[in-house]
Amino acid sequence: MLTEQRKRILLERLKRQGRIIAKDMSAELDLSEDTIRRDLRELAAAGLLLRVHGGALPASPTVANLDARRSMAVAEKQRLGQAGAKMVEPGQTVFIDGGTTNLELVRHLPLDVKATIITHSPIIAAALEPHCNVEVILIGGSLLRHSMVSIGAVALEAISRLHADLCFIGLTGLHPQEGATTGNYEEAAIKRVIIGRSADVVSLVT
Amino acid sequence: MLTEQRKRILLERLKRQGRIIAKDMSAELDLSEDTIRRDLRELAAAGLLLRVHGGALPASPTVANLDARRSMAVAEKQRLGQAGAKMVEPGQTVFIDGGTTNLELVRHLPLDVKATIITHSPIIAAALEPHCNVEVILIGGSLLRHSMVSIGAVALEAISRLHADLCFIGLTGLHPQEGATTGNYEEAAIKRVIIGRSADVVSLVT
DNA sequence: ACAATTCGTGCAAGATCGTGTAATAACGTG
DNA sequence: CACGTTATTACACGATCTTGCACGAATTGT
Repeated sequence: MLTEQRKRILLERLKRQGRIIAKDMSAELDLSEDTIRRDLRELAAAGLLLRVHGGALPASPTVANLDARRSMAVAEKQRLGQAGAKMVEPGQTVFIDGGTTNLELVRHLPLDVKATIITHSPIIAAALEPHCNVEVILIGGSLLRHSMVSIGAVALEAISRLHADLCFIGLTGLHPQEGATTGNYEEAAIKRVIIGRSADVVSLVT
Repeated sequence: MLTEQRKRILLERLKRQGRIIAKDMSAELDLSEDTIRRDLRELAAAGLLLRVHGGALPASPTVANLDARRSMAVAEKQRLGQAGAKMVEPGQTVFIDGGTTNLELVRHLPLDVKATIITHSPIIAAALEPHCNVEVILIGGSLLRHSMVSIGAVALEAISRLHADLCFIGLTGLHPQEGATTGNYEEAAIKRVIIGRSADVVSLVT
């Protein structure tokens, strides 16, 4: 393992996951924590990240504008995202709904994964930029401000013409009697169509 | 073993595997590490790779070039964005093309501006999230990886059904290297349709 | 306040590097 | 063909880099 290569990996990981935990990285890269800490220290000295107790955080202010919702249950969402990313198999066509948990899912997808991803969330689509082997199909329509996804007749029709092996649906709540709930009626309609056009359905819920 | 031939092998290996370890290569090519090191040094001097302790890494990391593009001429783009933002009048319907300069434009729009914004760039759409009085219409389609905008028949048809008071077109053609790529033929077609559906046309160019 | 992590520093072993040197081979020239 | 020049490669050796470990200090959670 080359030192510089490792530093690149660390920075890449930081950009994609928003944080680094020294202990986890040492286990993952099979190196002592000292080495990871040394790297983080040097990268911090170079101004490329912000060193904190236990790991590191991005130094760039671009990530500073996270809203409150996005910082909720970060650790849990990251675990969910990691688990979800493993369910995507090469060559599949996957529908990804909006939401912060699904955004974490995208961030945990391997950069070189080969797949077709359909989404009606511009945020999800933008997050897929570095995945050079992913073909992204963007669903257009009116953007629902609350959750930043395309809704309306145009979106509905576009989705109903496609079909996916797997879909990741974002849910705001899961109720024992009522079942799955979501905030907006239009959005719920879209979700139903997506589910109808997918062979398998997965929902990552905190 | 010819020296030049060996250098080609090294560069090829670097491109395929993303890294070179001097020791491994010396074993594989059955040469002393000194020879490999000398080659790596010379290739590094020629700017064809980045010499690091233990081996070599690509000179232009694939992950870095999108950030590099994004950080080009930042100050100028900000000025352009500011100027462009002033051209948007309340209540207008505005089409915003992709590109980093147009992204700056969005960032300079007043948060409370009241307008309808049409875009085929998920990045532009995502940047409009905080503008609570803006109605966003997202154009779907296949995403062109190079510039992250929707292209194809679906996008074209969706655009041709709309009409805007003003459009901001991004021009990459002025970048001598990037503009030379032929991959954006589809994108050019889309741009033409956008211009055709807009009363006024503006392009912010660095 | 106390225990458990995590951190930073110093240190030593091993790996890697750069330079200098020598041997060999290919090349150009008279 | 003979000769000097240049290129290439391997080896030697001191310098530098990397890494894991030890130990005391700092931070965090209970």
